[in-house]
Amino acid sequence: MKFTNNQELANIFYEIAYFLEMEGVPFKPYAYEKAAIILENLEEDIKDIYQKKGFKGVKAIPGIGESIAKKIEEYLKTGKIKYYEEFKKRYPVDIEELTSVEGVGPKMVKVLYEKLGITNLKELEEAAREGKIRSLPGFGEKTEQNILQGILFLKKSGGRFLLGEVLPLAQEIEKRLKKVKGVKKISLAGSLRRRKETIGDVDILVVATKPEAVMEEFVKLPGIIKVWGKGTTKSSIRLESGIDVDLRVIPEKSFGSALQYFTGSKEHNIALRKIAIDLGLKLNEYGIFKGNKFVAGKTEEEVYKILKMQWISPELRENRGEIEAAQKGKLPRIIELKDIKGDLHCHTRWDGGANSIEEMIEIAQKMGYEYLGISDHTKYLKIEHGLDEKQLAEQRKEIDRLNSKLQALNSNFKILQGAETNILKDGRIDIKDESLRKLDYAIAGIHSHFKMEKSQMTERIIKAMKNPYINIISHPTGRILKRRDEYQIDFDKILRAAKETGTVLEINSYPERLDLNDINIKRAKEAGVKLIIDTDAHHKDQLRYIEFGVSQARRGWAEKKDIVNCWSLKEMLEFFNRKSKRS
DNA sequence: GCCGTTTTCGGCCCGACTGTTTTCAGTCG
Repeated sequence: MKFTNNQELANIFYEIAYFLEMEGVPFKPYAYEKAAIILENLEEDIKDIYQKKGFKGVKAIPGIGESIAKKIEEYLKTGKIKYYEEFKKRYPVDIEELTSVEGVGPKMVKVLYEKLGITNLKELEEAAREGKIRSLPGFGEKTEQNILQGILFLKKSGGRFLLGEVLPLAQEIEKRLKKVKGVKKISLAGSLRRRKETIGDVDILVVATKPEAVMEEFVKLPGIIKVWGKGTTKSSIRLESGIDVDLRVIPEKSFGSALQYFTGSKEHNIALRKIAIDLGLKLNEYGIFKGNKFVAGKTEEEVYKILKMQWISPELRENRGEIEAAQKGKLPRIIELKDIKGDLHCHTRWDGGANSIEEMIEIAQKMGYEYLGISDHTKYLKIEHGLDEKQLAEQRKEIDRLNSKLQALNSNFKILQGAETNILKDGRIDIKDESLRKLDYAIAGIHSHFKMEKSQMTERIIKAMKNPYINIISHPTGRILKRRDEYQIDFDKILRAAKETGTVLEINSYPERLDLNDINIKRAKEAGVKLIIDTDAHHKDQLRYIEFGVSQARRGWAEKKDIVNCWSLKEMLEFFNRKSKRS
């Protein structure tokens, strides 16, 4: 959950940075961009800081100095920043939109506006189609074509793809290339290796004795619609789904530094390079150098070691404090897939899902789980065939029967009965307490009235959390990636209520959801709120989605103690029971 | 515009590629 003031100010400063770049002003853009990033990640509302500690308090934030602090003050007092407004008057362009086109940067935007009056994507496309761009100074026919292609790509994909759709494709490519003779090492890199929720393109690095053979295999992969280029060190293709894949062949002695470099994030790399400089070294994709002398680069581990810090998991590399933690040797022991002992959010044929309970538990057992919780929709969701109190009681009988069967087979596997109930508009639950009480646990989620006003929506969820039988809030912010924003909630209030009531917040692993997201996970952890990683599977194969939730939890610095389904079943159920007993 | 166990002034992350040029600016990751 973001603070509105912080985010709006961040957006303004990002834009100022663009404007300054347009005018070719050196260094200032960097300062504004940095201030924007700091504001975005601030744990406190800038308005509160200003009200409590005044101008000095704002200026005391590292990265914010005299001049930017004044602009923040001006914004908080008047809602505007004159300096920014003047830029906007001079260049009334949608710079964010225009620069999202691959190959278009601030300098081009300036020329396009001044010579052709282009202010947005639509006008850019028209001008390119009419062949007006090729004759501009510094532009040519090729640039015009690239702009058109860039726009096409943007329209089709929004520029980014879901982790859940890209990862399997990339892993398949990795598997195929691994088999090519002479391939000694191979790794995914980029945002995919960091397991970001959305991916721009795929980077793969290899060490190979015969680079030509790998490249040959690469550009002949099934499902390729375009080969952008094929060389001995780099080749680039586009797959049917629209995603681009780059393959780079790296010298063995540079593999570690190349992997580090191409994994990013950019912010993380910038910070590392500064540290290298402070140590009298230089870091780039070929290695660590002292003067011209190669010091190291074969493995990532040695790169981090020479920079005097712990090796950092790719998921943490966002420059959100991981470098400082690694320098102190205090990185968290983030969870791993194998720590997950079971899944409490899945749907079965009872509510119109694809598979029976038996089919679901078969997969769960194969995955090495100790238990599976069945949580079908309840009655308010009629289109989802939600269960009523009577049907829940019937389902209990089937689950009891299946559990006895498992016991007879000497299995330790347990099926739990839950339900994904609905939080009604007024915060009540659509299932009666006496039925909820008979379940092993209960989930509650928002599935209607998404557009309520912020304080009302917050109260609605808090009221649900106060129900003694509701243990988990599913997909707490409601966002659907690339389709729907989160609902308006006061996340801090939600966190406080979750902590007070002993309610667990879900990390929903469904690729379109990943809700809570990485940043909210970190905030929940810091607030001492317990979390659970669930899949929301509507089909047995979707139980495998759990790895995406685990990735986000890792990105949110979550440790075993934070995630209830990393605990023993007994501990988890005791935690749930404490809540109902307390009331 | 920001910052300081070298500094209140003089630095600020780095290299490759592309397309436009005749030596380089702009963009990207």
